Amino acid sequence: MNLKQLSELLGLSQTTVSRALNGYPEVNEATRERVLQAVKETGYRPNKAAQRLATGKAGSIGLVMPTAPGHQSDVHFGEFLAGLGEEAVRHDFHFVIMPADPDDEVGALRRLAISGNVDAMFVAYMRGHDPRLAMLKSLSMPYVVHGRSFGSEPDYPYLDIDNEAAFYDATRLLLQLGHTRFALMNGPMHLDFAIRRKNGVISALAERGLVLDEGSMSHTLMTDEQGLLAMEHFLQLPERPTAILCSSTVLALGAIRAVNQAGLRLGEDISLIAHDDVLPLLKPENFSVPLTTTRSSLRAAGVRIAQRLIGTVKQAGPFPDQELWKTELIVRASTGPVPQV
Amino acid sequence: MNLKQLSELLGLSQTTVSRALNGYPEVNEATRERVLQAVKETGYRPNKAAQRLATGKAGSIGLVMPTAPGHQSDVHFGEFLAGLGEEAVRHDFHFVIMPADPDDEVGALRRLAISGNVDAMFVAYMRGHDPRLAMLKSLSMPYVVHGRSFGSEPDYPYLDIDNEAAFYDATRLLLQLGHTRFALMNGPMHLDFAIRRKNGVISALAERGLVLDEGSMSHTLMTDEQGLLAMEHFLQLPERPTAILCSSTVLALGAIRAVNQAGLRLGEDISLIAHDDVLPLLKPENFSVPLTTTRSSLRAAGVRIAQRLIGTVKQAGPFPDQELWKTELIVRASTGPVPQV
DNA sequence: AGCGACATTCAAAGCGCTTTCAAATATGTA
DNA sequence: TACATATTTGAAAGCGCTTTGAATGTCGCT
Repeated sequence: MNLKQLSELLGLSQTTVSRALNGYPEVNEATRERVLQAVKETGYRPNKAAQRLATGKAGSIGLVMPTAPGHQSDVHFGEFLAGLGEEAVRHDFHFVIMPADPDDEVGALRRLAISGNVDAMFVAYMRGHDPRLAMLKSLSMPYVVHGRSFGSEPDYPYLDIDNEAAFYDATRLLLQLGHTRFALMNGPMHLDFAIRRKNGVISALAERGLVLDEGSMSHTLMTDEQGLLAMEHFLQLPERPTAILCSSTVLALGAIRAVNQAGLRLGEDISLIAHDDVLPLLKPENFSVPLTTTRSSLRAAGVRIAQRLIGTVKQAGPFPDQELWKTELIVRASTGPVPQV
Repeated sequence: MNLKQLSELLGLSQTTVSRALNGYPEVNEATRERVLQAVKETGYRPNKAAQRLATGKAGSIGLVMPTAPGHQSDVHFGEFLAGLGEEAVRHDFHFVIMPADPDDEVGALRRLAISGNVDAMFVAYMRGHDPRLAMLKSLSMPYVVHGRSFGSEPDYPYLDIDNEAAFYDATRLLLQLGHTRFALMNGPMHLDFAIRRKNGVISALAERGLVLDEGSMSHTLMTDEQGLLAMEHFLQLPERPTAILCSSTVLALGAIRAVNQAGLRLGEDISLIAHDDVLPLLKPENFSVPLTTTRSSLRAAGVRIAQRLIGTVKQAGPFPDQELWKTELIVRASTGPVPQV
């Protein structure tokens, strides 16, 4: 069943039927009723490809999902996607996921844009000096960046959390508790958030004349396995750290296992603050020693980005171009005063 | 830049250019070279919507992602998606995700199919007597079901793991170790895999004249929080179980925390076998007491389903309609002989 | 030279929709 | 009653691609 058949059935022109369907004002209410009724009876649905071709709009937002045989799927990605989806479904948008080799994200992004399958795009996993920015700017397609790109002029639309402030504040809390030996378990070094979090820690320490040396920092994928390994390493340092900052609750999971295995008590021998993306999988309050965290919902970010993207496509704007969300510092039991030696 | 412009540039007809691009044999090799060269220089990319409209094929597979404000994102979903993506990227396919209210999956599926945006579909989270099957059959679009639907005639294309056998075998192992008091931590009751796993346990127990009563079964979302709660409940039963079967390593995570909190030793006071979907996030061998598991890679299933779907669309078939994968039973330290009382 | 066979190329007809521009009808006003 | 103004409807022209069916040019042979 297509428009032509439907309009013949109704004895109307395609024009009128199309207008009736798309809510144009110049069609008689009685006629519109008839059309809508017929749609119900026949189950007619407009062909999206044709609509797309005719209008240039597709009702979809695109994103690149890094993937490869060895590439690990990421919990954080799924959670963010859920947020995007929650908003998209309200507007009858869908998203097109272009899987891509992590080495070819720029290319994948371009292909996705040019494919004509999407009206707007979203990018994440930003790196320092990210080459995708130039590509996006050249594209004349709406986009929003999740995160920022350290070292690039911040003249692009983004939504980010204030990673530096989050880790600065967290570090200060630990300093106030008397800690002086710190370690940082971070995400992959090239990623923007990792750079900023590290800077936050370093500048808070610097205020007390402390430095964070290379050996007290780990940059790894954010899995529990890596968390375990990194913590085991820290625990064997001659000057064992008493304060740990951790970029994810997933990392913390492994880290805490290492702490327990070493017979140390979390919140007493070792204090730990983790960043909490509010993953339903892993709630910091349910850890055997509830975790002190810096919190910001990844899912909420997904919802907001979808809002901005869809709003822009529908020209329901304007939207702020750049948003920087504060995180919350929530104190639970995994932090305590520095132990007396 | 579109086909028309490109062909004018080359002094050829659109027909010839189109053929050159799509590998038709009747075009002069020299001409093809020229065309390909021009494509490189101009950066021309065919408009997918137009291709779709003309051919009816879109190079994409569709799936419905259940989502809602309260709906929890699922690690398992992301992992499966990674598998799909890994294969899709090899064939320049993308996927279209239709977010949908979990209550309206049938409708979402239909809308996705009719939208004309996808060539094939995939469905998961199958339930007993799943209403989506009838809808899919009526659709004349290729599809593959991940899992099966208990109670429905198995006359649809699926890929599933042998959940019943997996849990049957796991239960038998525990029986051989002398256990007689069992509990099952399962996924949501309406889901097919949960039904079959339960049946596997029940039939293995029945062979020894044992039964699994309602109080020794939990049906919950598969998060660590729920795992913790369920295990706490089991530990308070008058006849405390010594053998636990667990539908996910994520559930196991919480369960083990409860075991530790109760001061019990895993693999000695309590034996536990979990099903392992091979999530990179959570490796059973890295648990403080390595976990005995039934294993089957969710990601591999994603790859295989993408293969079948894409192959069918490209008519590169035929593919087996129904595949049932065996799981592996891997014994580690979380299982041991029943403790002497 | 003449003819069929083959290799290339092209014009034009869709695919199913939106939208411009024009036409037809209805309504109001002097 | 005549005419200007709304109100509704329609015909037809795209959107950018694929594909059918026809045309042209080449070759090898008789």
